[in-house]
Amino acid sequence: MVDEVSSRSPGHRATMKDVAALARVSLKTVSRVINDEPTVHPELVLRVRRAANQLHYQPNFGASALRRRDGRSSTIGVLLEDLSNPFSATIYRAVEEMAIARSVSVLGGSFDEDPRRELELTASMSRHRVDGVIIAPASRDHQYLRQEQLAGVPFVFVDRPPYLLDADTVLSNSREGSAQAVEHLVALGHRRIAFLGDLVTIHTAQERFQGYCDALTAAGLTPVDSLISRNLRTIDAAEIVAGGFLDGENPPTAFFAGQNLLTIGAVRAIRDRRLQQRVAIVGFDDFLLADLLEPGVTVVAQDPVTIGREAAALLFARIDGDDSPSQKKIVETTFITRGSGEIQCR
Amino acid sequence: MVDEVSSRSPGHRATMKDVAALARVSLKTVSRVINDEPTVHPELVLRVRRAANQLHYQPNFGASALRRRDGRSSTIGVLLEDLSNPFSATIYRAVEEMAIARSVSVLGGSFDEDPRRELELTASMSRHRVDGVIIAPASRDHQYLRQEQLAGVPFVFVDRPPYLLDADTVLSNSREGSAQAVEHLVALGHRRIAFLGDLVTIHTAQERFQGYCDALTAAGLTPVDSLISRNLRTIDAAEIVAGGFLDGENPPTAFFAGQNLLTIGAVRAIRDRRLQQRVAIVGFDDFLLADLLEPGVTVVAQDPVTIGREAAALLFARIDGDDSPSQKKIVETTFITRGSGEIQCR
DNA sequence: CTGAAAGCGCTTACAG
DNA sequence: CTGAAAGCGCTTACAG
Repeated sequence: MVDEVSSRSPGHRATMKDVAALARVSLKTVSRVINDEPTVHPELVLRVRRAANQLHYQPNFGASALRRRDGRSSTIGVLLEDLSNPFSATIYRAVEEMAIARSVSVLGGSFDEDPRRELELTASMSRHRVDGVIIAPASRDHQYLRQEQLAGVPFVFVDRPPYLLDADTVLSNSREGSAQAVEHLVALGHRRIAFLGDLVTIHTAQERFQGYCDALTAAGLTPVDSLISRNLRTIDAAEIVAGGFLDGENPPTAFFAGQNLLTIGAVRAIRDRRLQQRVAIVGFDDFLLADLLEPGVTVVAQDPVTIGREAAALLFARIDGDDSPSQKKIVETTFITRGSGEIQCR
Repeated sequence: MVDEVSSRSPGHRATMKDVAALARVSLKTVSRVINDEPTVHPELVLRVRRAANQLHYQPNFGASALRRRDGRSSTIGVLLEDLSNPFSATIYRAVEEMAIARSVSVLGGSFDEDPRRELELTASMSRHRVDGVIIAPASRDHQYLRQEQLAGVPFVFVDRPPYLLDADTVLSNSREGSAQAVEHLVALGHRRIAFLGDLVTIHTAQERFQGYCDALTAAGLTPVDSLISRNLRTIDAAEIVAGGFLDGENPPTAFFAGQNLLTIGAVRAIRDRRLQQRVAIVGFDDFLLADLLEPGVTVVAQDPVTIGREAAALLFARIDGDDSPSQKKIVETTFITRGSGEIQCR
């Protein structure tokens, strides 16, 4: 008889009703046991658990969320620039650790700087009725998320601030970190410091450029267009541009690169020309093996683990009902000297 | 009146019922419009769409999956070793691209080689009623997934095969790739070739060790325990072990490292001793900047993009009803010479 | 082409 | 401590 039940037609999943029938109790009693309500007679608990195991019963999250008062899906969204980029991936993992501790699942997504994809993926999160979203947005207008917020879904912005929307935010200290790096180069006598930056639409790319300008201005220098290249996205693009600068009439004596792929591209260009002991470079964002190159690459390191943890802590506090005013957390950067940034200007 | 509806109490989400009321049609007509059924009068379509927009209506996936015949949740699970590791992250992204093209969301998770976490996360996928799962398992017994398969959930194994379970599998050609690398070292005159490997419980770690042994045996050499270290997981552990080998009585003249963190650790140990032009090394799995080190690091490159794409293609075919016998795909590795593996034995 | 009724798997609200 | 009824938001199955 037992076999008859457990070997039902393939494709069948046991429901609470099936468990109730096998355990000879009511549906509601099964529900109580599955939800660990303490008011069930121990013997019934045992019978229900046995039946549930026998039928390989797994509760249906969707169905329970549907009827539940709080409507919780035990799912959050983590939408970042590109989960295959180590910065995004590290944030994702830090969030995942906190989520798993709460038995919360994570829907992940990558925007690749495409605002349409941001719209698609946030709408998808809405249809999945996630309990909250951590987002590093690609777009520059986030008013469309207001409705979701009103429906009770908290958003925490990481790496980039919300525009035209009030929401919690966790950012690196990009501008000051960049200024510090460029001051360091200035202090070594560099006057012709090139800048390589990511898309100007990206908030952090702007901040890092501003920091670069801040430091030059503070030193009485003027940023010159011929040493500035922005809207770079890839190693190859950075390598070509940096090479162009180095081969030009008045080559830079130092580089500041606003993103790790750009740093790597510039390092390639410098090494191709055997200038690695003559031209200085400091990069924003650390990367694996930066210390094994010769010279080691000096960087402004971000702290994606802390960014992810802070964001998750904010998100779960909101999910738990915290309705205090939105917060803005700044995570400090760390300047790590390894050699490439300590080359003096001849 | 419109405002009265759209400015309902905060926390309220519009339902089909609300849309139907505003558009003055039945619930069923709204359902038809939302699901793009063609048999609705154009004027009603317009009215419904307007009402839906006005109320910021987003369909509830969970509710529709509940009643739907096929029970599709439009969600898949992608459970890998560690999403912050570039190999896993690249597979994840490749799957994500194929998923987004089908408007399917991705629940991501990392096992960190913890079989309990595998159990937790697969159970969680079951409770979310995902349509399918791509998995790089941590455990060595996958019989427990049989019930899910019977319930109609396809599993595709990547990087590691299923044990005691029949399922689609996508693997790198680890054994042959490793053998080729070690043959290459043997051909350069190396006889004392050290092996650094990951946990022996990991299938690929076994395969790579086997490949190492295959090549030695084929050359008439015998693997010697004093040059073999397995169960290594981190850069630091590999560095310490490799350093110990190099400082020992009969140091190796070459290394074969079965994983990229181990390769990096060995490279550190070699460079610390200024032996980078004397001791050869070949690593399994490519890594960013391997070409920028001096010498560049020769590797057996895997192809995680192809692995991810093949796995997703298999999974979606199964979801679409393909019930042919399970498939096993082998993705070829590529031997990339960059210098470190071409150092001859003195 | 449109709609009223039933039901997916579960929790709520209530009665005993 | 236990259970029968109603209902979450949607789709199915059916009637018009």
